[in-house]
Amino acid sequence: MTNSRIADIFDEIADLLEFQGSNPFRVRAYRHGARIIRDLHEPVTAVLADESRKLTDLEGIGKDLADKIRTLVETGVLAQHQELLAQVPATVLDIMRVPGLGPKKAASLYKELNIATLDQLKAACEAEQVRQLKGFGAKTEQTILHGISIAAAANERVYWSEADAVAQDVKEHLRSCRSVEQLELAGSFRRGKETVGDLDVLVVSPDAAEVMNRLAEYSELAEVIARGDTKMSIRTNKGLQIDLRVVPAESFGAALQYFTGSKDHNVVARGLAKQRGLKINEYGVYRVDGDSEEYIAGASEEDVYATLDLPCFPPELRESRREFEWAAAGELPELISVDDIRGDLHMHTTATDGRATLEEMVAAARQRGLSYIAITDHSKRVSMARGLDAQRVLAQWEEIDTLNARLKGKFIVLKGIECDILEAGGMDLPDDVLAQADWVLASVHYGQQQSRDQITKRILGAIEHPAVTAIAHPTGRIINRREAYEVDIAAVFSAAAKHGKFLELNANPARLDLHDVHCAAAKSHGIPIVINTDAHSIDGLDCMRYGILQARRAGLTKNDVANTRTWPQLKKLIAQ
DNA sequence: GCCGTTTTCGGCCCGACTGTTTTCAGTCG
Repeated sequence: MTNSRIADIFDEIADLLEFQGSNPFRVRAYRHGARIIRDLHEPVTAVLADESRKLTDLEGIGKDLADKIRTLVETGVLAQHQELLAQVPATVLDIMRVPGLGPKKAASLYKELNIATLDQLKAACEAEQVRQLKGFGAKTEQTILHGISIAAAANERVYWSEADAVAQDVKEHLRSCRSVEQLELAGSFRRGKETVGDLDVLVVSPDAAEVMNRLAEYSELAEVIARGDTKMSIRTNKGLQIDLRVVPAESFGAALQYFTGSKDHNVVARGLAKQRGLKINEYGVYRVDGDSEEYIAGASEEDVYATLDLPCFPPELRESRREFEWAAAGELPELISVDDIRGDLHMHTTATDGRATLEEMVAAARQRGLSYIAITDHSKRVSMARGLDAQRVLAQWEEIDTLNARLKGKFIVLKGIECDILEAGGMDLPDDVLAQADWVLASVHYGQQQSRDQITKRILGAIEHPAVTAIAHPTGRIINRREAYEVDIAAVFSAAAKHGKFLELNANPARLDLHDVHCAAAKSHGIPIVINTDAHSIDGLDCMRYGILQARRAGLTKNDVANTRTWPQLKKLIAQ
């Protein structure tokens, strides 16, 4: 039973309880517990196996949830979960996910009209039955029908990189508005999450109507979802929702803090405020004295956090993971930035499936201010990409030697390879060839459906191989498209730490593999992370910033990332 | 269901917008 599976079950219990109208704080406790378990640095089984530790030491896990986790680990099922599933058809959860419908309305539809599936809901709306219910009307029916039709498209969160393109576009569009004094993107976009559900745009302007009118003219606008005096929501042609808030200047920092979130981070911050007799909302920080409230801060985020004696957390850390603990200890990490990166250790050329030649990649990397790169084309197993066999890779390395001689140390090209870890285990190139490389990435591309045991063994084998320097995209996930393969990641961390091997944070916006929580766990094992673009073209080299965002979310500093070092320093680290 | 410098009960962040209401519940972020 993995952490992720336990978390899924808790989340589902929360959904089902919510549908039944349970105490909302109880629902929240399950959601909170789910997140704590999902974000945990290690498998819960490790905590359970350790006599000296208790699950209840985890904030948000009390006696009840701890018992349930233990039961799940020991038996694989939870009676409460089974009972809830027996009481509530799982398909009604789909109904709760239609925009505009929540647990109360979904329950009403189920109880009054026996609606349990989206198809039934659609039919009932079309038959104008839904409007008969108390609390529903003709408008609601329309909203539901519309919600069902866009549900599929709207449910998928977009890659951060895609959201960024829209964000810059909208920013540009609204900037032309004269009354806009300040403008900032907030939400999960600002926190650098790997996927973004909607964009939150925050504006200071004396004329909210003008700004909203301008947003209504956005060329990509598909529909206006809602519009009030200070808040407006639209949907773009591609289905991305954009929320605009217009606030006064004295509230900008409070609003930015509020709408950047995360929700969990804000709950903690508000709790701390309450302890001090303060109240934080999107308009500012207020001192509460009986019935009177006095504004004491809000123009900047720094001011808001200062009222709690807290530093202005980098947005990427605001997930209510460890940031408050770090701040209390005065140990907030100084996060890595893209300028810290000196080398890129994973990229392809026209020798395999890249679109630029060796020389072109070198020129592009130099232009981007790097001082070294590793050329890591595929090995022969990746036949679709015309992977390199021993002869071809040795020829490429000769070419690199010649190139390095010409570069006279002004820039260094490493002789690398992205060598496949074969389905049966073992490397795709002979040991004597791999031994001649400066940098060997080992990757799983095939046999991703194998058992956890098999895949873990393959990766551990690669880690133990003396020529291998790093494991590339260690879990194989493709965001929104492919789940990570089954791998005992804790075993990978232990082995990498033991053998002094690196783990990659692949900066491709669809991969971002390892993800933030795993990067943080790797750091706690003392494993150096390498952030690589896996570029298949010149433009691909620009993906570095996506990897940096993910690394920042993991709390990584310059020192935690191997390719912030010079090549001679890195070489020493490899030899250790 | 969790938690405790108001500590074993009684809180648990807070406000905008919509649609259905005549004063508010539900949803959302």
